[in-house]
Amino acid sequence: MANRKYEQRLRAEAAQETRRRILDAVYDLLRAAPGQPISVDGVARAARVARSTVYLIFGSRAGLFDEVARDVLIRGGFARVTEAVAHPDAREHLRGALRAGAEMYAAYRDVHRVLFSTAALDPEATAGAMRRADEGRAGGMAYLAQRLAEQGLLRPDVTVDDAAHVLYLMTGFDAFDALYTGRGLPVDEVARLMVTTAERAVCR
Amino acid sequence: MANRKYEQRLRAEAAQETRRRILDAVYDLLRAAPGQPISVDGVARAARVARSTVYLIFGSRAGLFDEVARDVLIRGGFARVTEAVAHPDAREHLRGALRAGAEMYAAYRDVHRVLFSTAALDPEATAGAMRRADEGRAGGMAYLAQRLAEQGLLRPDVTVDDAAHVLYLMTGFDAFDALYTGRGLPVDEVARLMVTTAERAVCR
DNA sequence: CTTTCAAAATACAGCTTGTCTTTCACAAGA
DNA sequence: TCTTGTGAAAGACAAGCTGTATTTTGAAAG
Repeated sequence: MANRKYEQRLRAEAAQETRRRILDAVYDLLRAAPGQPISVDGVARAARVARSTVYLIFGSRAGLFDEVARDVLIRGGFARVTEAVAHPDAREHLRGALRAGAEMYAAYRDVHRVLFSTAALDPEATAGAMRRADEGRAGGMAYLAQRLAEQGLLRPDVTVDDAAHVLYLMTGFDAFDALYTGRGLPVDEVARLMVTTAERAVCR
Repeated sequence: MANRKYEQRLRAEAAQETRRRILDAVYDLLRAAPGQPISVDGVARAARVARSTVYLIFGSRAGLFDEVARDVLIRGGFARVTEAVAHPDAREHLRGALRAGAEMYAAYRDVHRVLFSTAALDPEATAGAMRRADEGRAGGMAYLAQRLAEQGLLRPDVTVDDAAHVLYLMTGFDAFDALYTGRGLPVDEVARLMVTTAERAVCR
C-alpha cells in the first residue's frame, strides 16, 4: 500500500474532457428544449456518461449549475465587458458595457434564463455563482456611476446612488430579456434602447 | 337514479371556503419560507386538507398556481392600476400606473417572484395566467405610448414603438424587483426612480 | 329517510435527487 | 510484464415529488 506518485497527464486530460462533455450537454439540452426542466439523468445521457459520474465531478445538481454559470460568462464574452470598463471616457464606458452585456446575454440567452430563474426561486440551487455575478455587477455599476460623476457627465438632478441604481437595473439579464424575448427585438436594437434610456436617465 | 335538483347554498359556500383556505395556504407558505420550493403536499397540509382535494379543486399544480396568479392581482390592488389609466392627462396616467404597479408588486412580492420565475422556467407550469397578464401589460403600454404621442408629450426623437418598449420594460415585475429586493429600496423610492427614469427616457 | 356531493383516505405508477457499494478499464510506474 | 492508482460505470437504494385512480365518509338537500 506504499504511495506511488502519479503525474497522470493523459488521464487528467481525459478527465477534463469528460468534464467538458457534461457541460456541453447542458448547453445542448438547453438549446434543444428551452423552458423545459433539466434533470441530471438527462444531462448524463446526453453526455454519454453515467449519472454517478456527474455527481462524482460536480458533487450535486447545484454544483453542476454553478459551474455552468461560471462557464457561460467566459463563453459569452464577459471579457468584452471588462474591456469596456477600461475606456477613459466614462460615457463610452457606459455604452460599451451595455452593448457588451447585451451581446453576452444574447449569446447564450436560454442558459442565462434558466440560471437566473432557478437562482431567483431557490438561491441554494446554484450554489452562489449567480449571487457572486450579481454582486460583481453591483460593484461595477457603483464604479461607473462614480466615474460619470467625476467626469461631470451626470445630470445635476441625479445623485451617484440613484445613477448606480438605474444602471444596475438596466444591466441586469431580466431587463435585457424583457426586450429581447419579451418584445422580440434583435440584440443591437436592445442595446440601442438600453444605451439611450440609461443615458437619458442619468447623463446630462 | 332520477335527477334530483340541488340548490346547495351552504355546501357551495363551504366549498368556496376550502378553496380560499388552500389559496391562503400558498400565501402563508410563500411568506414563511420564500425562495423555497412549494409542493402540493405542503400546501394541502398547511390548509389542513387532503392532497387529493387540491387536485379535485384545481386540477393540477399548474392550475393551482394559475388561480394564485389570478388572485394575487386582485389582492394586490390591480384595480388602482386600471384607475390610473382613466386619467385624462397621459403623463399622470404614466405616473399613476407605475406607482400603482410598484405597490401591487410590493404587496405580495414573494408570490410574484415565484410566479414569474416558474413561468419563465416552464410556461406550462402556470397554465397561462402569467402570459395573459404579460399580454395585458403589453397592450396597456402600447395604449399609453399612443396617448403620450397624441397629447404631444413624447420626445421628438422617440417613436411610439420605442416608447412602448421602454414602458413595458419599466413596468415589469423584474424591473421592480431589481430595485426593491436587489437594491433594498423601499417601495416609494422604487416608484420614484421608475417614474423619473421612464419620463426622462420617453417624455419631452 | 334517501339522495347527492364535497372532501378524505389510500394506493399506485413514474419521475426526480442524492448516496452508496461494487466493478471495470486503463495509464503510470516498477 | 506486472502491479497499482484512479477515473468512470453500473446498479441498488431511500426519500421526495406529481398525477391519477378508487373507495369511503359525513353532512346538507330534498
